[in-house]
Amino acid sequence: MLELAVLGLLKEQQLHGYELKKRLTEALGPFSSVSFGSLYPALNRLETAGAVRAVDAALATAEAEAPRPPVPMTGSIAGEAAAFRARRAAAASARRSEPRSARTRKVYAITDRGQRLFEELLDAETVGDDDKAFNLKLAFCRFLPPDRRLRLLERRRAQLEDRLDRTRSSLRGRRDRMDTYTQSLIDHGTEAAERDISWLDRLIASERQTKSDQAIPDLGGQQ
Amino acid sequence: MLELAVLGLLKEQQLHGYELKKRLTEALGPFSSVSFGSLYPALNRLETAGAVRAVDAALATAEAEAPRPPVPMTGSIAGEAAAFRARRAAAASARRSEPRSARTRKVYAITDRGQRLFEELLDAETVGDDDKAFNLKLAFCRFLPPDRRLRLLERRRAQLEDRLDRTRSSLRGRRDRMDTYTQSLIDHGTEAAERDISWLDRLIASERQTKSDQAIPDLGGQQ
DNA sequence: GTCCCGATATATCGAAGCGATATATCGGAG
DNA sequence: CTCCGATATATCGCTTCGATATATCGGGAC
Repeated sequence: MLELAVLGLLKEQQLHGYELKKRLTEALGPFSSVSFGSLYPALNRLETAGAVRAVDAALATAEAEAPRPPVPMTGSIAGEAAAFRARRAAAASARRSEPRSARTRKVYAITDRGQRLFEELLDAETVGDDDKAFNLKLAFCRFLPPDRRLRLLERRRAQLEDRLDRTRSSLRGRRDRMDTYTQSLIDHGTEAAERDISWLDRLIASERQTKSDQAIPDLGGQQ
Repeated sequence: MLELAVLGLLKEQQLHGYELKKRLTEALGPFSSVSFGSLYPALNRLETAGAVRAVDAALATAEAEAPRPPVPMTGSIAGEAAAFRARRAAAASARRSEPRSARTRKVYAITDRGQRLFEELLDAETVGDDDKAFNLKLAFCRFLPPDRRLRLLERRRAQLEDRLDRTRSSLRGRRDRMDTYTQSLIDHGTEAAERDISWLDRLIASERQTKSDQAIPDLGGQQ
């Protein structure tokens, strides 16, 4: 699921890991944080899968081809390190006016294969049923065609409704056996779910409106 | 964190894994579900740590109080199994009206060490800062002394307030660069957080009220 | 009766995420 | 000049999840 987020952000701009994390925290709110312990492995997975590629931080467009093999942990470290330092120094002199220096950044760009993977993940029904996954998908759903977007919203709505029903039915008669804290917790959760549903209803209505507006653009004119 | 939930439920009643899962889902709502893939390993961890012990399934329901020594897991297996089956058959006939049979259940009971671990986990500040952990702690906070309970609520409130502030500050000027879906997502999230906070405020107020109610009889009476 | 199905029940596997930690560099305060 | 905090990448151990395997029991179909 993290892959979806990374690919979505890289669709718009080449980014390195640290910045990627900041954007993720900002875009999805400080709730549902992402740790480096998941981000960097995810980036490696994506790179291995050929969905993203590392480009030179400074000369991004120029020499993106350099087929550096995965950094060897053994062998001639000195040579690799020297070459790396030389490249970094050259890059630094070419980029003096920029607000922040590159340090030892690894800047990633999305590939064609990554574009395809992104759309696949975004439209997949089977994967990611939890709250976090939905928020993520919603944040990128502008890349979905309208009907798929609507389907995403309605699927989510059905899911919440289902949860609500099961909560209510499992509550039959058991309520008095719960302490006040648990009661309050469940009531608050139920309320939140109901608000979520009506929020989704607004989104769905607005979505249908937009769709019908685009279906008959010539008839009534638009504001 | 799952350990806390298991211990909390076992404090009130001996239970087996499957039932434990049902109770968890019911108590915390269908949100924040618990899978068997985490539950059974957690039970094994707790058993290894000596926080819970497996008791005889048939005797557990039939004669819950029987201070029989912990069920020996070693020794003459065949004899044990035969004895088990005999006891289970006897228990079944004694319990015919009950909805479900014992099958091959492993019923767990909390130990003294488990009681201590429970209180430790429940009162720990360092562990479990996420939403799920708070819900869990709240569901069992009746086992906390009033001041600790208040501390839990206020810590949570501060945490939410902090998240809200960071969201707002990171939103300065960036709002127009977000698409409508992300905007709606963030607005909805912010609203939900605000409702959470006022819910907590109500809980905190009620908590203080209860505390001062109990403080008055203390003054004139026992100490 | 028996045969099969669905609910009950325990268990394990691989993948993925998190929090902590290690390491290193850069910019700026003192 | 030196130390500190922000930037930046990476890995480790642990927990959790979802999927899957396996088996038993109760009950309905036939």
